[in-house]
Amino acid sequence: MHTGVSIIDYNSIDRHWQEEWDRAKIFEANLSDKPPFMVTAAFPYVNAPHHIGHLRTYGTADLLARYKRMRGFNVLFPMGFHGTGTPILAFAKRIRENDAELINEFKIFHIPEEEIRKMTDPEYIVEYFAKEVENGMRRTGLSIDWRRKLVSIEPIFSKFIEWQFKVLDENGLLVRGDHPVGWCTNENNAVGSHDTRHDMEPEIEEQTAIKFKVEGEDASLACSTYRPETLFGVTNLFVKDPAIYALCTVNGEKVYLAKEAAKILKSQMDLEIQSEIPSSEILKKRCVNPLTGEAVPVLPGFFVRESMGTGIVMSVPAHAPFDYAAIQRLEQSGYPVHALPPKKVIDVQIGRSLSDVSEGEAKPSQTEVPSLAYLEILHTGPNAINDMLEFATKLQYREESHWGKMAVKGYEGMGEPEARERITKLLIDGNEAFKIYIIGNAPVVCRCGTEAIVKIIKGQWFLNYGDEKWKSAAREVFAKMDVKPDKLRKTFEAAIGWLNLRAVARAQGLGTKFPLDRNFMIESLSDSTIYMALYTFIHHIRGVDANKLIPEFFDYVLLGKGDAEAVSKATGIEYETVNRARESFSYWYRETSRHSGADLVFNHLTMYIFNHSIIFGKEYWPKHMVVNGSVLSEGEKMSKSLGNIIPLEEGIERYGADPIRIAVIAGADLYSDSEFSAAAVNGIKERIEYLNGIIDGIDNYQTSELKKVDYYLYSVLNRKVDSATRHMESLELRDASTEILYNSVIELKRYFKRGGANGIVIKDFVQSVVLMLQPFAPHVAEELWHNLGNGTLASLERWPALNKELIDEKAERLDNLVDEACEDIKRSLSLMAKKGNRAPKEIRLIVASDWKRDAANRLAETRKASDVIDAVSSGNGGVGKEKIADYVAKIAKRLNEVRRIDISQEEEFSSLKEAEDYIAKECGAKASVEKEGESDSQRADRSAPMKPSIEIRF
RNA sequence: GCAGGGGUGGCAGAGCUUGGUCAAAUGCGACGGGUUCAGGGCCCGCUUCCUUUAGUGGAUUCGUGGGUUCAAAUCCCUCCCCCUGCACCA
Repeated sequence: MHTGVSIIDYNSIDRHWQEEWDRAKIFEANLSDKPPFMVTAAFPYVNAPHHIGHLRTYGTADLLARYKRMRGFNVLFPMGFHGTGTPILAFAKRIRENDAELINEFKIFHIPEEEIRKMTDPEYIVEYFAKEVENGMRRTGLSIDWRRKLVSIEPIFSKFIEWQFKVLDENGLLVRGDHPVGWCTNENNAVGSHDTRHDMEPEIEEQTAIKFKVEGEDASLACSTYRPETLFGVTNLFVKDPAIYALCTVNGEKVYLAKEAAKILKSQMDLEIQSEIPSSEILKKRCVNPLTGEAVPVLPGFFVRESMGTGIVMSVPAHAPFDYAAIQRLEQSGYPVHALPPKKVIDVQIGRSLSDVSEGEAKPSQTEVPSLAYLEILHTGPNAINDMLEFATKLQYREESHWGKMAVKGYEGMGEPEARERITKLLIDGNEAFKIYIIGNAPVVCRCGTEAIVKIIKGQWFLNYGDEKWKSAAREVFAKMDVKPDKLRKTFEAAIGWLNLRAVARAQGLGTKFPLDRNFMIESLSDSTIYMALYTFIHHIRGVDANKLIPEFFDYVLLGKGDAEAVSKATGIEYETVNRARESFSYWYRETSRHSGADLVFNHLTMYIFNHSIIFGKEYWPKHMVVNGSVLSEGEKMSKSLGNIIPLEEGIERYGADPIRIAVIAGADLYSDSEFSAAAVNGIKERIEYLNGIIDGIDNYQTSELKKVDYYLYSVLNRKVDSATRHMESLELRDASTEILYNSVIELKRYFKRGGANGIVIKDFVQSVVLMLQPFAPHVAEELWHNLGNGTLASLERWPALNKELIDEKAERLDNLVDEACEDIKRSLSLMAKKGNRAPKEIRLIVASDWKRDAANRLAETRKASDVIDAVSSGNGGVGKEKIADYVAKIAKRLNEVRRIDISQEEEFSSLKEAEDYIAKECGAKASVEKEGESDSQRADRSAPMKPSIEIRF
């Protein structure tokens, strides 16, 4: 008998089969007559070894590669490493500075100290981690053709990227312009999130600075605001007091700003500080609203910040709780305010998004001063704490911009966003205002300790993804692409529409020099949009001097321009090599599938589509794209700082490569995050080991004539093949693995419980399961395949074919009948037990007569009870008409539930009869089956087709 | 704010494209029982409420509030809430 479970030494079978694969070179893909299928995954950035989360993308890609191989494709799965950009440089610098935090992080991965010491050299970092990552991938059993390995900082790669940028430039897609960036004035460098403390991304927001002419002076106060449309409601201006302000020249005009603000804005515009002036002087001025012509006073505002915007704000008490509160507080303190009265400029139903307001429980007592009304419905007032005012501000802002209508002449009824746009344009065109940028999530602090500001970079190089021709080409590529999951289509369409200018040149970083200005480097996402094409032939040009890789070479290989002989002459590269490169590219690039994690949708993947659309011919456009979710550990994303990382190699050693593969790749739907847990891995191992146990003991089963259970198992097997294949085709990997691993084990157990024991049937079943398991668990599959007596490699076998003939719906229904009968018996028993009945002595099942089936079938067709009664009684001499009428009347009550039944009494009977022992065991009493018409049971009449009557004796 | 995704039973998570067979798959957890020492494992049952002296019948459920329909978790509209991205960062 089978043992059910046996222990597998995963690490040793992993090693063994990896060696076998290497020896047989089965993943080295060469041109052939078979249809090509090329799978690429976003190459990893090599600044650390991988953890099990990285396996999600690479494992999913590998799974597809392995599956497609089994489906008869010639599959190429290459891999490379990304080292471009600044992080690795920054890394080397931190190592040089002996950064304790960083060195601590490395301890998670057990990196030897002497290696860390060598990492002051950025190129060594790339070399070291590329090796580490490759090693991890090999140990995971990824079916990669390692001959094609490349690194993004090697000369061949750079030559290729230079060619790419030449093509982009020829298409007019490289443009220059000004661009705001987060900036550190101390290091004189742009700051991204990895340059800041707590990895904060500087969020750059646009504000409008509106000029209020000072009465009696040739100068203005510049107020910064997000809401120029509220200009109609300005009652005064606010400045910080005490504070230092400054008279500046901005583009030749005199403008007052807070001194701190002026220092920051210097990096955005032509601005000079002329003289300093205390806030007390500013407070004496009166200024003119450029839109209404009204003169308003300047007041001290408790909430004004000198470094935010211009350090001066306009006061709109009707629409800004802070402004209203500030004025109230000034009045309370006896300050001579003299501001204009609050003026409502936007109408909205106050508090409509709050439930207690919309239900009428809290209504403001007035609506003429909306900001006060907002404070009121929040049960507070002008003296509220700042957090409360902040909350009221957000609520009011949201409701007004969402539903508000302008209540000002010329703009009546207009929505706020539209009014804002128009008024802003009006002001800027009339030189009454100018744009400024601020850090929205300030303070963002650079690692050096300086607070970041916004700087406008002049003459920056951009890749113009906003170009309409380019966009429509990208849309065309995308329209023809197959995307998984399909629900991402809209997201991609949005991303294609949204992508605009992208700065491509950087002052520093590893990688390729920017061809149009060699003082700059190509930015690191822009150099990895079409590199997959390089995999198709890079192993053919490995020995070639990179300097020979002039544009003519790539023009020919990738675009088919010119001919091999001429190119060979022009480049000095051997004719054979040129030729082979072109052949390889044009073979492999016909059918490609691109894989990455969900985080790359809005940048890499979309740029990938764009770049392919403009550079390659239609036949080489990408065909498939697959986006996967990530892996969570204890509900959290894995991160070094959280310390919840499981390094890949450590995980493999602990759990074995295959259980981890299944847990990570098939633990959730393709696009959902999967939760990694030891419990899940154990569940997987249990099933694997159950299958292993069956195979170990398979010789104990004799081969004999097929019984009902056997037909049933064949039927179920083919159903599994069918649905597993469907799931694999649409990469519903969780469903596929459930079907293959979990459900097959359930079916096997059920088979044995029913008394199934036919050796050949079991073997057929298990063989198919093992093959379908191969893409998920290749090492285990090889081992089990081998243990089943096969001399071939499972990795090279064909995916099990569906044999539709063996799907026997009737067999399955008859089998289910047994389970349903048991369920009914048990339900009755438990109900009886509640009433105090003892254990049952005997269970009798009575199978309904054929005339009942006849009646049901007729009723299903004609739907007329009286006709059915006549027809059935005339054809069934032995049964009384009254009995028939009773039965028909009963089922006719639920006419629309009546279905055709094509299973006879005899079939139903023999199926149950064969399962008598099983039923007895399940229900805990002797069980017998008899036929209605031959039974003397009182309850025989109650039997219905597929629902035998049950009589229980106690 | 803009864009995309999402809100389902104790939790996780299907189903919603093609309305009914959905009180809602599956897994986990909890509870009860068995497996005749405990624990684990395994097996069985149960896990909205009521009802049923035998396998039953009914009510109320799928973020909120409306609507369409003989019929809605599933279609339409509204609002609320959550997640992700928003660019020079790989």
